[in-house]
Amino acid sequence: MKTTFIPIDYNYFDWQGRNYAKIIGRDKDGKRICVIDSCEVYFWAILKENLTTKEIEKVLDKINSIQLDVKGRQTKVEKTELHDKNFLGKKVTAIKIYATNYKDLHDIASKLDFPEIEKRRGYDLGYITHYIIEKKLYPLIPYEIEGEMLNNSLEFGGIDSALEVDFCIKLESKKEIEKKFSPRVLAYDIETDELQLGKGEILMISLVGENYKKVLTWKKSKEKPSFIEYVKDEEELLEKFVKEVKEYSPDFLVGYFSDGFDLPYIKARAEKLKVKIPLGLDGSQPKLNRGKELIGRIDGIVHIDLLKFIRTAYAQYMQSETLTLNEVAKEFLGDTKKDFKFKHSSEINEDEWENYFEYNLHDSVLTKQLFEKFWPDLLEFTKTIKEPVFEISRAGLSKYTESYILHNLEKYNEIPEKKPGMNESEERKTTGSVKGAFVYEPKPGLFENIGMFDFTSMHTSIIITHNISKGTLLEKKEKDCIESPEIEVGKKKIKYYFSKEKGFFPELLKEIFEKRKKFKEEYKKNPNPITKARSNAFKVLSASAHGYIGFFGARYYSHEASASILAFVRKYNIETIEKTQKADFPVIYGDTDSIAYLLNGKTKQDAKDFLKKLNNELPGVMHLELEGFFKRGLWVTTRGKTTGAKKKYALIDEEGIIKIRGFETVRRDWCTLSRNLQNKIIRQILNDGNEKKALEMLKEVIEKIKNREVKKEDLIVRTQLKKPISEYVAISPHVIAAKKMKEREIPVAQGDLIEYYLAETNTKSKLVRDKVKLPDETAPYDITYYLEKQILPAVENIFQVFNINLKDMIEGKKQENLSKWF
DNA sequence: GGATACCCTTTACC
DNA sequence: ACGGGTAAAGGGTATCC
Repeated sequence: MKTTFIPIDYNYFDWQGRNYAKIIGRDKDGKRICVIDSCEVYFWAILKENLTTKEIEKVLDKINSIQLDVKGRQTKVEKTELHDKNFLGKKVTAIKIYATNYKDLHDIASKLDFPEIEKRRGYDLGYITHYIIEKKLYPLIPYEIEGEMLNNSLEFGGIDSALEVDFCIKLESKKEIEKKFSPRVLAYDIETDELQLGKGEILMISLVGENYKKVLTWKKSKEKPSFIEYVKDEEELLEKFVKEVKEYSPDFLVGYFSDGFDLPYIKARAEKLKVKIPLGLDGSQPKLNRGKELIGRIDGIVHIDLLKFIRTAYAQYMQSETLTLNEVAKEFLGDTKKDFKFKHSSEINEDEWENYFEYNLHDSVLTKQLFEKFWPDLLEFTKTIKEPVFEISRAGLSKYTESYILHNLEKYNEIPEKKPGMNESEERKTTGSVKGAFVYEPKPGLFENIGMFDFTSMHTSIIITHNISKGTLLEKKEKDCIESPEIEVGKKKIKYYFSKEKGFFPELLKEIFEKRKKFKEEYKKNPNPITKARSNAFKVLSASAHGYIGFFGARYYSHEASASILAFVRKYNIETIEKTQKADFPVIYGDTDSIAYLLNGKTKQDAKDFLKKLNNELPGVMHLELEGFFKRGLWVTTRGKTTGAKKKYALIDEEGIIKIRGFETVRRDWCTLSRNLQNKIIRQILNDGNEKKALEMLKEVIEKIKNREVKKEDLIVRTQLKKPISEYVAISPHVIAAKKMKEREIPVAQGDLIEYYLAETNTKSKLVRDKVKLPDETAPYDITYYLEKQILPAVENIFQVFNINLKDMIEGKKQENLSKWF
């Protein structure tokens, strides 16, 4: 039969010793289809150089006769072939070794300890990745497929009758087509009495789909809202949840932090109550993978934890300071969670339940809307990287880069490099870090008429221009090669050398780089969520390449390549600074790939002409661009010193748009009071060009603090608990706050933002941690602490730029009339 | 017991 | 375990006299 097909969820099963891909998707009418397909499984044995034909034949014979008994299963090498391949850009002769089952590849590979074999590769991709590479049936790409329909067939052990799908098809052929795909999405959220997984009862579960809103609960409210469906008890709640999900039949079941909370909680309660929750299309229970973090999987339905995708693909470009549903919804939807003050269910009055239900429902509404917002991105990342959407939604940046490489190796006839083993990973970590970029020490002051240049995708352009990678690295200098700038290693200065023959990694990156440019243009011409998402996918991939090379877990890791890239980064930045200085544009700051300078009486056109000149002198794809012109800019000293502070500055452009970097106002671990004051002061100074009005603002705030007129909310300090309480060597204020929370049985976990304020104490202790109070405590705030440790440090080096010494003022040394402030 | 250097920790920039 | 190094800064801790 013939039909259309969008592959969504990928899994595999074994039947009669072989692997079969089981791909769940939809046809054009929304019918749920399972496609079954297989591919040949194999790996590579790379031969040593200069073997004779006879020697090679001998090896082939030895390999062909390999038989294994793996955990009671008999298996053997099915066949072998000799191929001319590339490995890390070098021509090699390799044996393609076919096996019956993918799981056997590793065992067969470990039998190949023959002296003629140099390396064994390609047995560690995972069956699904291997299948997608082999058969090119890509996730979320529409196809027209042909195949044999399985109808109560005994083939594959009767899989078609066991699966809850409309058709089961054994794939014979496929062809890409144009077809828009709108997935069926169901968002869910649970409310419980305890936060610890499975400890308390599940009170309600909300479900939100298209024209579908429900809250399932066994708790009765005074009024029954229309979206409520009552069940008898928690057992029935779980059963009803399964029933509702099955009836809605979603492609994506979406939660927010649902890998870490909702799904494992549901599973834990189901186990405790001995209720079956066969959510999987094959009737299986949700599975939890326990790595560093929990991952929840449901057979045939893609379980998405939106938090994870947002964290990888978007967090670095977001304004939100935390990735809570509330804050992320505020940023992307302009909506927030409903107000509801948590209480144990035993303390909730009959008339409060309705609010709780609405709160629960709205969380799913927000989750559903966020999914829709990020769907174009999830779609484009998946189509670009070619891994199943389940993996894409949870992977990190290194996995994105690596998967993109693996799915593109064929063009270069490349055999994949292997993942590092435990020993190799450890070794890479101990090799130590490489020297990073250069930061120019700024001159503190308020400057006028500033220009800024920066390199476009600097690290990426360097890799492409200088052909840097693991594969192109030479053992020693050759007569016509690329030399890195000098790199200091201890007291010695060394250089690394790279081949001029184009490497597949830099070439592949060039392709990403060019597509990034193309899709950025496309987005500018035709701005919509899809063009934006496509542009963003390539932006992220392009920007991650260097980080990938330096990441210890990467297949294509190279310490030397990473060190060389950074040596070039330093060289280009320093050279640009020198040239700019020489052209009489005094440089005031520069960090990694950027440079800020004074126009110094010259025109913007002069600066643009100079930029053109700089670009003409740059090799390859290296390119400097104009970041912008600014009316004024502020740089301050480091605390207590006269040197300019790096990574801290504020700029105002001609339209009055202000850009603030690094100052306390952008740091979430300072209290709102000082953040807001510093923000206002910086804005005032950038607008006015002097400090007069700003000083008045400071004075007002100081008065407010002294008169205890500041709201507690503005005095709260928020610091993240980055590890378990017991692991802290230094017991800082936020650790004390976390301990206090624990004592009072307020839930506190690694990763939480701990909130506290500093209060006056009777003790003589000078330790700040002894002043720590939780937000709901009533002790009056410590005026001196907030003046001297929050307000003063946030503003004093700003006023220092105008030669106003706030400390002198406080102590009444210079201006008697101002000493009364403190 | 107070000053100070250093370490630990968090958060930012690019 | 799942991108990197550079930097500012506060507060605790160790060490000195």
